[in-house]
Amino acid sequence: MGYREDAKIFKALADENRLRILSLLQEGERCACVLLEELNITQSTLSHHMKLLCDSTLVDYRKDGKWMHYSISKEGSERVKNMLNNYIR
Amino acid sequence: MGYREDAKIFKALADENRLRILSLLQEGERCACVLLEELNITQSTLSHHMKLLCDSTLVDYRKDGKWMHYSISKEGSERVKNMLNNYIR
DNA sequence: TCGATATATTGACAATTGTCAATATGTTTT
DNA sequence: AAAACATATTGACAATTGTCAATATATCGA
Repeated sequence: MGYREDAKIFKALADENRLRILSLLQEGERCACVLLEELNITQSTLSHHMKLLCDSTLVDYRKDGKWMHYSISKEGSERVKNMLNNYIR
Repeated sequence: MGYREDAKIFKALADENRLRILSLLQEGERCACVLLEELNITQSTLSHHMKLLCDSTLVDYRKDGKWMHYSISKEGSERVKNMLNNYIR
């Protein structure tokens, strides 16, 4: 766990639309198409954001046929909280 | 508290050197000149990072003659932790 | 008051990032 | 097999960001 890796994870949180996405996922698992309806962005932009969120381990995905279902990762979010606690005790 | 404002605060955490700075401040208040010795950046770059950290309310400052002393803000860091908990419960 | 020191500001530039349109891939339905 | 649908990828572009050199501001010591 280096500074660069930690910064990468915080970067995932450092965007307005990704915070909106996380808020929507608060209520539970959501399909990409549902997220797309709620946000004022194109499909390719959403896909890009979801990739960043998944790469950061904050979000889990589940493929179901042609649908992608996203949810907040319990494990990943615990990890981020611990990370934050290390920097601002 | 909107998404844009929250993202701005997470942005403050989304940089390798600023995480290094927060780590150094973990041990307690530090003068800018001491931080400068520890980091491989120029003085103007440090000043820029400190401005971002202070603007985000994560870091407090205290001016003492020609020295600036920085420390982690108890109040600000509590606020960020609560923010994070709102997004990844 | 003058020179030295600590920090802030400005301007420039390269790197990164967010966005979209277009296209590709994969899945379901007919 | 073909059409329709959901998502991913690519390429381009504008906006933002991190960095430095140069300069400005403020404070201290002689």
